Amino acid sequence: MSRASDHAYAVIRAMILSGELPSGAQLSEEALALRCAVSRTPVRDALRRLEADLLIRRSGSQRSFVADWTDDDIEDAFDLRSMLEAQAARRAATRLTDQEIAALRFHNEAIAVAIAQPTADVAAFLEHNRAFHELIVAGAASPRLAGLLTRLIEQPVIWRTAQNYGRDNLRRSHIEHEELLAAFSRGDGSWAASIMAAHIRRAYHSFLDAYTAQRSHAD
Amino acid sequence: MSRASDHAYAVIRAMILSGELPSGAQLSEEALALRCAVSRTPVRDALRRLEADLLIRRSGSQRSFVADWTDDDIEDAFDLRSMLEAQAARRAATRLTDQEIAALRFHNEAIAVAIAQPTADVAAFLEHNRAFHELIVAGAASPRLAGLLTRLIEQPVIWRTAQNYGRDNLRRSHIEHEELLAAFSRGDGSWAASIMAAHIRRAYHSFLDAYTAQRSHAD
DNA sequence: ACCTTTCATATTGTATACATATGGCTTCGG
DNA sequence: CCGAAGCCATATGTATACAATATGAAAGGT
Repeated sequence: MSRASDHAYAVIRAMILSGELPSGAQLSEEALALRCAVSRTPVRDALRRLEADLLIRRSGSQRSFVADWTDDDIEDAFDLRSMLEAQAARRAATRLTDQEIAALRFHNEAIAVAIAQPTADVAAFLEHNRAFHELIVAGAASPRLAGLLTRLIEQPVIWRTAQNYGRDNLRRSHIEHEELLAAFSRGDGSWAASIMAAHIRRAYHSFLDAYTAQRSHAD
Repeated sequence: MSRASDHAYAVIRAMILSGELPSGAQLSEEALALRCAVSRTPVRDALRRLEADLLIRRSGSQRSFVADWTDDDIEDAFDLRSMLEAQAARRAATRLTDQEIAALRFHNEAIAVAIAQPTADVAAFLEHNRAFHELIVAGAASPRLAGLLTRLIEQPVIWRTAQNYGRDNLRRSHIEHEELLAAFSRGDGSWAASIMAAHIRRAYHSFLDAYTAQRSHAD
């Protein structure tokens, strides 16, 4: 297995998601190799994977840059995610086992606990939210759908902005998840798809609010 | 730019699409390097890209195999393609310029010509059909959507089976393309999306017919 | 006879050295 | 002073050698 390559992938990915490597920054293979304490070969490997993940873009002359997301790009990504996750929910509704639904319920209860903390535990919310959505995608039993979605979900801009979500938004997510659980219990794919589409669309607007607030605050 | 890497990518891809490398075949980096007259380094690069294209899968111990498609995989891929191309058509309907619509018309007329040949010119049909769909995806002006779709369209099984399509199926495609053009002319996204979804679904069943016939013939 | 363990071989992962191309800077000419 | 052209520095592409790891076969024990 690729020890060094995986390490480089994880390190570079974390640097991008955390913002240590800002949007648009040029990446030097050699510098990254030093940073990861490996040679350029596994770094190149990692860069290729990150490019497939859309976290990196390459210029015409093959130089690598951290992907920069315009507002249009973000809307585009949410549009697709809404459509694809709705489809995942539709398929999952008739495929999820009782155990899997119970697991979904567990994560949503953990979300409720995270929200109820005196100062909302956003990290815990995000983690259980991620697990919740991941279980649904897995339950859709479509490897290709899952593959496409993983490229759209974890984007640095979105991830970082999530820290600024207000408690109302978190609570709404929890409620919408409850509705999804109801749809899953009934095995109603259309219902699940509709709720999921709305869920992601609302999340998009929540994101936009937090994002614009964050940007204007930065000025 | 990567001369050797691109060469290796093109050669290996062609070998997979043509069936020279059959489904499930194990790929040796060294053997491919010899075949492409380059070193293993660019071959490894090409394999990573082909893996992202879903043309290659890797076993747990990182060995590469030509992707093998089960019937479920094929249905899964068509499901997704139907949804994504319908979305592309919806977006394209309000974005296509008159010149682009004219270009679409040109390709569909070329398709009509290809079908009208004494022995239907399937190669020409496929080429103009590809161009037709590609223009629509480009017209959708969604880089991410385009990226996701390119991974689903050109699959070896589907490509090879297309040779066996009957003239009726080709004619139906031409007619459905005409309907798409009508929807585009009116800028009616819902119409375009509906037709496109049906178009791909019908193509799926046409594929299934040709595929099962091909398989039973092989027995 | 079958299972387990071990070793040989083949294949992939990593490092380094070298080739090549791009981008920027300097310099020369207008 | 501006623009263009050529050179130099730097980054990426490629080749090769070496290391690590997995696979399969063979041998030995139960």
